[in-house]
Amino acid sequence: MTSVEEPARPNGRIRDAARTKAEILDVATQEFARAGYDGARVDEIAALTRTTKRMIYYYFGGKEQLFTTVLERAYGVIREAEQGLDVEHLDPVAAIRRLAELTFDHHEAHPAFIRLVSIENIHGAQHIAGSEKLGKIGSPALDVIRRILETGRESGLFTADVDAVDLHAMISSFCFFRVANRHTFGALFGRDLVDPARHEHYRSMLGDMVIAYLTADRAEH
Amino acid sequence: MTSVEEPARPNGRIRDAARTKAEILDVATQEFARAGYDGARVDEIAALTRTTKRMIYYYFGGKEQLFTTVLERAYGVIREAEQGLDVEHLDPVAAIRRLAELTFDHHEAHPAFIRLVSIENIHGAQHIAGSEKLGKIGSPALDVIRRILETGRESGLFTADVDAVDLHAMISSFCFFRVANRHTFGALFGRDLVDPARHEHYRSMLGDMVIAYLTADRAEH
DNA sequence: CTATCAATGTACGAACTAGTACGTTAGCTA
DNA sequence: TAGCTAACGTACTAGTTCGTACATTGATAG
Repeated sequence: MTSVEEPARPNGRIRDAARTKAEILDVATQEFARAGYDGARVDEIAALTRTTKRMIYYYFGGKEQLFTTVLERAYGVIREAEQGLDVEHLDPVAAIRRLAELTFDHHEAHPAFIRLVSIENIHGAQHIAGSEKLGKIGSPALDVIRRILETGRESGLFTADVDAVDLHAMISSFCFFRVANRHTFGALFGRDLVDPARHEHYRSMLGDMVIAYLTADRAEH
Repeated sequence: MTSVEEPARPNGRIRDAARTKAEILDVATQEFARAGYDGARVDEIAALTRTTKRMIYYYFGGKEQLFTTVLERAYGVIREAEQGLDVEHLDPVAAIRRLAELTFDHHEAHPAFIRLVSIENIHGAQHIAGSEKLGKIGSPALDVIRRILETGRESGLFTADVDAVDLHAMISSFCFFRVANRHTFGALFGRDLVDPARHEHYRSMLGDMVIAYLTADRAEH
């Protein structure tokens, strides 16, 4: 997410639209994730930037459009990560477990993104709805899941009657909750869901859960 | 959550501290859930009340304390519901499924509560941390889960090595995500997770998932 | 070398928003 | 029925916050 690094241009170039825009987006991402849409302050974003508030309005139009752009970029990052998904060479069980683990890792690695999604839901996904880039784009992961499910069912390994979207929801649920609700959960139950010591525990718990669900003996219960 | 109903007092009594406080809390709950902590407006809460802003400060001290009180009351509602949990007469498998279903139903029935929890997490659970009533109160459901898990393991039905807190997290994840993220999920994947037509589907999906996880044949994979 | 425009900075304003000072009254009690 | 106090209302303020009018400058084309 930190797309702005120092100069890279030894000559003291001062005007650089791309860098200014990227820096605003980086700072805005952190500020919106930190405080929510209404809690975020345009002046604060500007202050944490090497440019001024004027530039935010010059490039993005306003607070609302800035937030939308922040969201678009954040979703772009997962899409990219999902593009690089390479699990279909594995057998269906291993492939699903690997996919779940990658989803797990990605959620843990991008808490700011998780917060942005929470915030966007508080506002009824109105920014996604108003964005051309984000309307019903689906997700590359869905296609991967679809194909694995098909293979798994053909081979008789998978007995569950789910489609890719619902399985994606199931996997995301666990990953999302753990990161998004860690504060209230920790405060109420005294357990830190993102404690590094429990990292592997939860990672395999997710895989076990999904595999158990997909391969369960349906006749039994 | 609507604890304020009309008069109930035929004599035109105007001053009623309890009713005024309850009405403020009802309205505040909706307003905070609607717009988030910073998005909520004290003036708006007052306007939707039969009293004035002065009373909010008179009874609650300020916006922050009002939000804390709203949270305390909201958590009180689930605790009460969980007190009434009566599933231990069932066999372990049926008991866990029933518990999952009740959790599922409760989440669906209280979307405002879910939103408040999301909002509180955005703010690092600072209000829960600062509340005497909410610090590490745990949950009645946890004790129930603990006992069912024990019975299930003794009988050999449950093979999974989980404790009650983690199982509670697993169940809550699914229920919470479905309600909290329905807007972004719907906008991105075109599927409404709270569509009444899919209600039963997701309800049994949750039960299947939890039972499959708990009873999976651990030797196999 | 200079004209031009994208890029940038400064300073300000209008509207909003949490919170409060001060005054009033209902209803209970002695 | 007089008096007291919890309960309530009005009007205001100090500070904040998004947004903009206006001025300026760096870099590039010709």
